Amino acid sequence: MPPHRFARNLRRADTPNNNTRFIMTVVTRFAPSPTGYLHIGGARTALFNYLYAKHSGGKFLLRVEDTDRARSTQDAIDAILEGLKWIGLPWDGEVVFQSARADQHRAAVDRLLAAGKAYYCYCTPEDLTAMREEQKSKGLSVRYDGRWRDRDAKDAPSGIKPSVRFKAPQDGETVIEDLVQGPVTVSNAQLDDMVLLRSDGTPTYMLSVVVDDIDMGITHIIRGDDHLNNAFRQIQLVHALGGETPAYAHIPLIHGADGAKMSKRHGALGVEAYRDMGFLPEALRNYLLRLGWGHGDDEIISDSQAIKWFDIKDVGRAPSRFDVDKLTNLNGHYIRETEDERLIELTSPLLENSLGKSLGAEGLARFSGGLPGLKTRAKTIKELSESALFYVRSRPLPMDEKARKVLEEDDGKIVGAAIEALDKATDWTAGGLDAWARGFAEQTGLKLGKVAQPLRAALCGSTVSPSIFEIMEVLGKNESLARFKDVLAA
RNA sequence: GUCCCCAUCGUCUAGAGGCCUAGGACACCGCCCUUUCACGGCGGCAACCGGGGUUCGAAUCCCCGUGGGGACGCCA
Repeated sequence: MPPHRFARNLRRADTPNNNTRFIMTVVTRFAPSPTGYLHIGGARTALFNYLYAKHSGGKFLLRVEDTDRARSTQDAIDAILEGLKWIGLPWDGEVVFQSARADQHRAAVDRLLAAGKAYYCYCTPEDLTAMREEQKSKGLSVRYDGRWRDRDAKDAPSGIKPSVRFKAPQDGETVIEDLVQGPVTVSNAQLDDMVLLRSDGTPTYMLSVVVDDIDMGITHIIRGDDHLNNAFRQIQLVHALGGETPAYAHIPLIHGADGAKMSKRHGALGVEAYRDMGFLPEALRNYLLRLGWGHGDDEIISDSQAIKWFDIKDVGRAPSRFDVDKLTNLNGHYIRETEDERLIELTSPLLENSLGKSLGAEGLARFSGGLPGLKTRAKTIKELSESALFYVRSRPLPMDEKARKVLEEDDGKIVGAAIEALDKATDWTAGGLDAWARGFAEQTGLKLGKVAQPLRAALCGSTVSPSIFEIMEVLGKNESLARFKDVLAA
């Protein structure tokens, strides 16, 4: 790869001491393979890439690694793109599809072949399986033994389509100066000759990443540390292709609550699953950011603070466990911070879904009127919608177990008295109703709680709710009294 | 099996040799506020994996052990 290729990543900059020199513009990328949705670990990798690029005034690119046509699907591609949009990580420029770059990948192999840095391997899958079996049985490490590395082309068996393998250096060692893991050294004897081109002529992942990263001018490769081992081979390939070695940052994987590798069972769901559970994208971003990274005692971190503070070298080396409770807590915080209009927009569809019909003007008015009292109590959008249901439900309301019990005990006494007294009420405001209830409690010698609970049950079919006076104000006199009467009639 | 990585409260983390009697957050438990439930406030429980070094001094540096994790495909 000619050096001028990197020229676009250079810009002039004045250093503080006024020396003009060239500095590199950071270019990161997120490179998911579209074999499923954008899972939570991938989302964090994307977040870190995004943050680091923005922190450095650079670019964050997106490349879809769809070289495995058999497993890549359009649905998965859509899910990943949608997921990134939803969680709020916009990429720069056009999406690069790896499958569209097969010609460049093959051209790179041609150059390698011409330079004697790659060779044809005529092993069949059966040969390789047999080789591995044998190595395993002898207790040797399992790797390609290089049997076609130095063989003459005229030894090639006829009728077998060869794959192309990389002629990796066999002596010495390869070192990665990893931004997260520190210097990591591996003996080249540990690394075997990887396949570059499959026997059907299609490029492998190992080849494609390296060629694409070079061509896309990627300066920083930030990815899960399950790729750390690959990085050694990739570095060798970069060298063989004459590319500039990028900086690597291998971030630890996220584990499930039980410490084992993340699986679907414990949270490795697609981000859309979290959306459906009622999480806000900013809560997820904040939570994911704090997994493996911290900034002093800060917990609530805005996007601009994240960009200002985030540095890849501050990412920890230990894997962290996914904790839904903390995510939920953070989500509750962000719900309280969210302006009502957005909450209404997010919650109305859920409400209409449980209602089986449109909210209507009245439903909407009640919902938004009750929202201030509702939003401090909900930790997810789903909870918010559940807690708001009683506002918009049509009478008579279903009663839950506890509400039924409270009303049974009351036996219509307090509810009846409320109907009688409130029918004449002229001040139908939370304050006025509160005053009435206090007066009523004093008269009857009952505790305010005793008075409030049956009314609450009648009003919302539950023993848990926001202030009943607030509820009555939002519901209005007619609806409130009607709900009381429903209870007596039942 | 081989190679690589990691190790502070249950969990996420702060901590770059003396500021550590180890800080914050979530969860949990009390108390306060209060018509219920939340929110909020105050308080509590709770950790440097073990063993050796280095040093006047180690959670911080080194070694060993142990325990976790990851990688060893013509998958990505």
